[in-house]
Amino acid sequence: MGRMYAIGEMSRITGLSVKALRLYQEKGLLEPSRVDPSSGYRYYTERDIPLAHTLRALRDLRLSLEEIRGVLAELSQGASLAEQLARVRARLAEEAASAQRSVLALDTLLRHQAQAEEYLRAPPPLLEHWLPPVRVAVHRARGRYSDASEVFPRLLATCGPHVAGAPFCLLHEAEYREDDADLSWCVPLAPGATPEGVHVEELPEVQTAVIVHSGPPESVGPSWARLFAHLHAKERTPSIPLRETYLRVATKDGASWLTELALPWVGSGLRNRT
Amino acid sequence: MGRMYAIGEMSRITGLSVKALRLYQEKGLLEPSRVDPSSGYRYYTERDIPLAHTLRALRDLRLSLEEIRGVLAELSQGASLAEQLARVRARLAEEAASAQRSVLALDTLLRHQAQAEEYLRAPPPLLEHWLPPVRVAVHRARGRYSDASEVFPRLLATCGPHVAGAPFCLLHEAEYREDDADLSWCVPLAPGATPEGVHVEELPEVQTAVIVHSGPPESVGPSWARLFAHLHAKERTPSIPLRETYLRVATKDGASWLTELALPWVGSGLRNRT
DNA sequence: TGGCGGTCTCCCCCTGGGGGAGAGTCAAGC
DNA sequence: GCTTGACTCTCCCCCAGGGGGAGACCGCCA
Repeated sequence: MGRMYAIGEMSRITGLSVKALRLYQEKGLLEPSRVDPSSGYRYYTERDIPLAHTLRALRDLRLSLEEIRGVLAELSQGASLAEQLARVRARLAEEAASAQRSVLALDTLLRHQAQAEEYLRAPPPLLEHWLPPVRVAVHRARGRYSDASEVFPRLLATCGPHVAGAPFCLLHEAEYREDDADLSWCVPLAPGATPEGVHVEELPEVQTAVIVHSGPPESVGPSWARLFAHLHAKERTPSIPLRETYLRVATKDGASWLTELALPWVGSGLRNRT
Repeated sequence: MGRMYAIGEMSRITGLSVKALRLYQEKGLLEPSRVDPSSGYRYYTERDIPLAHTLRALRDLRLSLEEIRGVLAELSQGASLAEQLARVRARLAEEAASAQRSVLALDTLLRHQAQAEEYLRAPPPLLEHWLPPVRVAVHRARGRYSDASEVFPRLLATCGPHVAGAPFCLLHEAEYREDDADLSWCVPLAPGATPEGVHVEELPEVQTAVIVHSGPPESVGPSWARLFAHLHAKERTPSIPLRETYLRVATKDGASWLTELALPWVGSGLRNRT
């Protein structure tokens, strides 16, 4: 019988913490070679070291203690590890994929945030461009703009993870109405996503004049007026539906709202996407 | 003031469990619009729904509640989210990478296991081939083979995550010695890995006769004899060091040990790797 | 024999809730 | 108005994988 190691020394040898060693004993994964009955001191020998090292290696591979128990059981019987390890592999692969998906989603979010910051620092001038076609979950109703805080949450809750962009609102009449506007509440969907319990529609592309409005949504009036004046000056005919996209919503600081206003038009323009 | 939702209805609307809603209130993340002072019933309104939805979206992105708290605080002030989200992104990216590394390591392990199974089902015949050069952590000492259970764990513990293959043992004398053999205990290292506190050496490639021995390591004698007899029959001169690679170690079931025996030789062979 | 460092057990803490007990509440039907 | 069934309340224990620390022993060296 060789040298005996107390728990602290064993910890240094194996890289497992003292707490972990005690836990693994309690879980029946790694029993000390001897436990002094009077003092309760745990003593390990060289024979315990390979098992401890295996344990550490598996733990560092992110196996749960339960999975480790299974692997060790099969290992000590010389049985096949393939099935156990394949299960673990599947779990870890899913974990990695999930984290990776989150990273990608966060990147998208960060890009949108960065663009919003950019818009706040230097609001883009009035521009003309084609809005691309987009698949949306849509809820059409008569009502007022301030219903947004009621409608969008429902829509977002229904679409869940299929949401692929900032929500927007279509105004089907050009005249401003306080409380009986004909509105479509829209949420862009990821390609291929098919949420249930909601009407899905494909919006065609459309040529528009666009401006980004900075400030709370009650104050968009003058910005709309600029768009109408612009088209009028170019002898183009405004069309419907108007689109208000809520790029950034602030709850307390009124200054950092961002709304993209897009006014479609018909008339002299030949389609030209440059 | 619009409709009020009790906690169960709110749960259905937002997709957050009742338990979660209560927890988020306790953590100060989502306060119900009204709590009945006499009954303690929580009542939510439409105004609470967007926040709840944001909360759920962030949680589904794997943010911790603490991270969510930070994001919501900045969100409600319209402040920049970039820093917070970048931190979260870094954490998640590391998490994904770590899980991915584990998956790759498990794949390697599974391949080795599969090969070991293969060897157990159909032991490969005696083969001649070149062992490739390999970088190893090495500990040379006089002793006995059964010291393996003492020496390898130390070596593995020292090299930690740099280990890149099955450990093996070099025998620097061709004669069998019970308890005073001149041995090198070796652990292959990953390319570029530089573990501390251990001697690292590059072993040259060498031409060998190889056989895989199935059974406990005490029983390798006859297999070594086969290798020597094979070389003798071909009029080749056995050389040193002999290499015993421990492909698979079983603790209880003596039948599933696997040891690769490699005997280098010099003589008539021209180098030919075909 | 004293001292110092190591070790023991026991308890609470973290995350993000799940499960359930026992008691109180709301709304609808009769 | 009363009953009933569905909700909801608070409170407590549970999961993994340990970390931190309190108070009490233990082992070894001078």
